Amino acid sequence: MSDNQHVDSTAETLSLSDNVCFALYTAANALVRAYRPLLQQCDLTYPQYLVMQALWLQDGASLTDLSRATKLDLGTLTPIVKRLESKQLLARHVDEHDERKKLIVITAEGAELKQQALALKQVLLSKVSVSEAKLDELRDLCLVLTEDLNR
Amino acid sequence: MSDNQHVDSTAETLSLSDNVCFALYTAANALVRAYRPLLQQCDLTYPQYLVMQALWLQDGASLTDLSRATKLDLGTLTPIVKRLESKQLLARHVDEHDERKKLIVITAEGAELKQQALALKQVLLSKVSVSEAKLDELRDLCLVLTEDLNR
DNA sequence: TCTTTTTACTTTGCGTGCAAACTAATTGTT
DNA sequence: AACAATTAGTTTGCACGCAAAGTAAAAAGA
Repeated sequence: MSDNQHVDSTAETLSLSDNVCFALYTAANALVRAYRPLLQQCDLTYPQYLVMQALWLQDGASLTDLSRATKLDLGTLTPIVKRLESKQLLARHVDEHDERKKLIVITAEGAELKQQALALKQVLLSKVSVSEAKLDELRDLCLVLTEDLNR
Repeated sequence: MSDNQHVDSTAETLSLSDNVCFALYTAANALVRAYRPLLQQCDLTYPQYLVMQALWLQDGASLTDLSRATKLDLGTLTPIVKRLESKQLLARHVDEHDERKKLIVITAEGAELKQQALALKQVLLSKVSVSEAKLDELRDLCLVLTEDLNR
């Protein structure tokens, strides 16, 4: 046998890339990094872009609605939405029927951004050598995994 | 035609989950979140765990080596390594032959953590319903994607 | 009705992740 | 040798991501 200090029963990995977890983590970081220069044209970060996308799909959603749609924590969402508000891309109104709720509404400026921002998706995908079918597969695997990991 | 304000040429998505990007981003967040309570037993965060894994594979690596292995920025790595140093899990030595380099060495305490920490991987995977083969596929897709996105 | 519980959101604290600017040591050039 | 360019690492600033604690309004129960 070799003089390794410990020969794991749990198979020893040769490099971090052997791990799904690492690969996933790294890909997500690479995604945000690659999106950054593109989204800069819209003065958006990736999470801000996510929130805008959710709003373009459901204008007037409450913060909790947005939390469900983006799968982001309320504590994460509050400052993001405030930043988008300060950029005049959305407005926050207290719900008349339930004063705990904040309804988030897109402004004209926020609506104008839609076409330009969504077009960036194609720019990003043009850098990707993975086929459309494989990307669908990747997406579905990620969705299942997320479901599993959230219990 | 419908009375939609704009009918995109770029297909309109029905929900964020239609996007690979969103699915990937969300899965990575879910991963870190799911790992947190497990890693807490080792007093590690996920990125700290990544660095320790890299070190268990290559003790005495320089910071730049670690940056390559973990695909994390040097500016991200410096504080992480310092935190691990303050937990006595590793030590930092200036390279005798090149005084710009910091060689990172595992301490006895850091080495002891290895078995316990790597075992957590199995605990996490036990929550996952995706088959081993599909996970390998997921990993490979993520690696290709990362490669593509980093130009 | 009064109280308890739940729900919606905000705030705080901590640890990233990274661009940008900076310091210092080494290498390359003339 | 002197100077420019490169490399290794640190620091700063900003924006997350989320657990935990806090506030306030609504719903549920006694």
